[in-house]
Amino acid sequence: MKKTDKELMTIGALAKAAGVGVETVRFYQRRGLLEKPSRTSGFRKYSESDVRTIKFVKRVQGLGFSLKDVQDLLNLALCSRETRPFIAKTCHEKIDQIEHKIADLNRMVGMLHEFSLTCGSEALNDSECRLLDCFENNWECCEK
Amino acid sequence: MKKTDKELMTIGALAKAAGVGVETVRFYQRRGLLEKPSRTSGFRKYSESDVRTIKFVKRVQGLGFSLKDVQDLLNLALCSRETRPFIAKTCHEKIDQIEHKIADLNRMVGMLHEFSLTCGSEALNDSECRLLDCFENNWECCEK
DNA sequence: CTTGACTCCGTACCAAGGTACGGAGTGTAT
DNA sequence: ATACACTCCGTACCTTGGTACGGAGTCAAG
Repeated sequence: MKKTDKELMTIGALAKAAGVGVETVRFYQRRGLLEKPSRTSGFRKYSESDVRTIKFVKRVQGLGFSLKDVQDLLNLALCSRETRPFIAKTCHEKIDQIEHKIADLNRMVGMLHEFSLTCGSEALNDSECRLLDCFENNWECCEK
Repeated sequence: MKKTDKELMTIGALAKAAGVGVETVRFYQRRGLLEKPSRTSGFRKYSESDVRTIKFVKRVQGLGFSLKDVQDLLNLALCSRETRPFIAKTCHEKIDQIEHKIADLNRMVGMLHEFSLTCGSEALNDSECRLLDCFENNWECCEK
């Protein structure tokens, strides 16, 4: 494999570098998550920044966001004087969304902690301790 | 509708109370998330605890867990002397998993904050500010 | 004792997010 | 110059988590 063209790589190399399959890269391109790459005689050519993009997608997705959400985030790309207000809005919406999720997850952890304590207590002999009861106590309060 | 049998309800009432569709209830039963209900002449009969279970499922799912994960949690139900070690283990695994996710989400929020600050700065005139660069700076360090 | 709302069941379908297939072209190492 | 790995493209298929369909049975009120 030659290494001309400022370190551009083929789709296979990109996929490997980013830890996904070749088909996934093509799929992301179709979905518009990855912009159309330059081509040398038909073959797609990618750079390091594409690796970063894919890793970003995977990461955000792993946090429970859809590809649509990821796209929103990626569209925060350019920030000029005109687009700034819109970007700030989107940005703060996402922050709220995420903070909400964090709060929920923290309650979840609290619940599991309490559950494992109650369950682990020696005082408790073969009695039942339903996780759902802990859920009731810790969570019902924050129902939206 | 009669209200005998200790306030047992039909599938429709359950679905409504839990805020899901009737078909979803049947689906959860097939998946084993909801235990098989008693029946009066063919019709499923549910109690309040089934409402709680479904709400729990929806909640946990909303935090980005799969139905399989939810099932793990529901299986933490009974805690007797024999099953305690296994339960404690599962419990702490879930806690780790969730705390990991929380850490990631916090990084995400930090990133968005920084991004919106950089972008909002008056010093920055129509210059580019890529979210992915913020991602690079804030996140790469914690790559697993 | 009929009517309308509800339930039964299996099966089919849906959307998201990929994953695989297959026949043709390319590129490079020997 | 031939082999072999890699790429191209469209299309088909897969899993998860539901939704919808449709013909038959049931319940409770008028």
